[in-house]
Amino acid sequence: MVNGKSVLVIDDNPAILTAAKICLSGVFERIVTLSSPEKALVTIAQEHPSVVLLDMNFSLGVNSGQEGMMWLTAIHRRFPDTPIVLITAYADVRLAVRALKNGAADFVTKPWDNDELIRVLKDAIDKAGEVIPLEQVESEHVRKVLNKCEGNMKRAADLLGISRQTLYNKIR
Amino acid sequence: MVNGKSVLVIDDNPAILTAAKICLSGVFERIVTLSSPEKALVTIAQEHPSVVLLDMNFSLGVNSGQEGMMWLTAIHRRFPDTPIVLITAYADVRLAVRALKNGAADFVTKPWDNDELIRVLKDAIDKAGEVIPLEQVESEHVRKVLNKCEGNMKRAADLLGISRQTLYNKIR
DNA sequence: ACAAATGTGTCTAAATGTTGGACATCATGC
DNA sequence: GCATGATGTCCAACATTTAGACACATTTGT
Repeated sequence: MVNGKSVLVIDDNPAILTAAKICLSGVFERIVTLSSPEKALVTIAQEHPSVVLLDMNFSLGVNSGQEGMMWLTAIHRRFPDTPIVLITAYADVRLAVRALKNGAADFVTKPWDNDELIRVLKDAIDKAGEVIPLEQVESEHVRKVLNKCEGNMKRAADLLGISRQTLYNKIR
Repeated sequence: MVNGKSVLVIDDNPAILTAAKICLSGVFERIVTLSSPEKALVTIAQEHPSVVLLDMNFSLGVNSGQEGMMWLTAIHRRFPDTPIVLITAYADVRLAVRALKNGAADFVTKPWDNDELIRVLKDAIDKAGEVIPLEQVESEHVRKVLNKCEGNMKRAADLLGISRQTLYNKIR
């Protein structure tokens, strides 16, 4: 319990689900498991897990991670605010990079270290829970674009879609 | 030439630098190389490369990638708008994930595929060059926070730091 | 080196957006 | 069913944003 957070674990290996349950019980208030990602979308809609732990390989013998990547994309498209941590037995840098670029919150390899897994899941939840004031998002973006324009305010204002004077005011 | 873009390659292995030069000539207008990252910051300040290709392992015998990670952080902190692509001989998922979280644009492993490396560098440049209008950044963030509040406009407005009515207007 | 083009800082006045406050109306839970 | 909190709507004060104008740098092309 401890924190009122829940986790959805999706893996086709029952032993992994059991191990995950043991590892994560006491840390999360609710642990939901699925042995196949088919019902992932409906389950997430029902359970609203704080984080999803998704295995990448389901079809036995297929270890390209294609299927996990597809599910990652599908879930992330439907629930962009739910962090998804991927897990795979086949450590593949290419795959990990692609996963992160496709919206995965993190990527861990089997066999996992329990403490690390817990830390990663907690981090993912924390990061997803952060809320940034609108003004901060605005000024950060303004500064970024201004940088890219090497200080040229006219061009920066143009790219930002605001008037030159407004940009001038925003940076006081 | 072709595109007016430049690349800075940092690797302590001269053979790699030569190979990179050959691979990338004809694609980039200027290819600058460094055999050690010590001068990376000054070189970037002078040359303003479109992208940096940074090796992760410099101290011979040390292959943890710690040094590359430190340089990644240092460069990214000083030039947050310059995309940095990491390259390493020791495929390590953990390291790749950490690198991406520390601001790396991409992560490739040696030996590289020339076409893939070119594609990755181009992608990194393209992505870094994108400029998003301020209004779009604003509305995307508003929708995200609104989602997290499950549609509760009062709380969302509060978290965003704007008045309820303003939020109401923004989503018309 | 000059002229042309472009960017800067500053100012207006009008249009538009933001604010807290107020109010009746719905949901919700207890 | 009553209390709490959210919604949709209005208002009038206040603030921001805007296009336009202008003198003055700074950059660019030749």
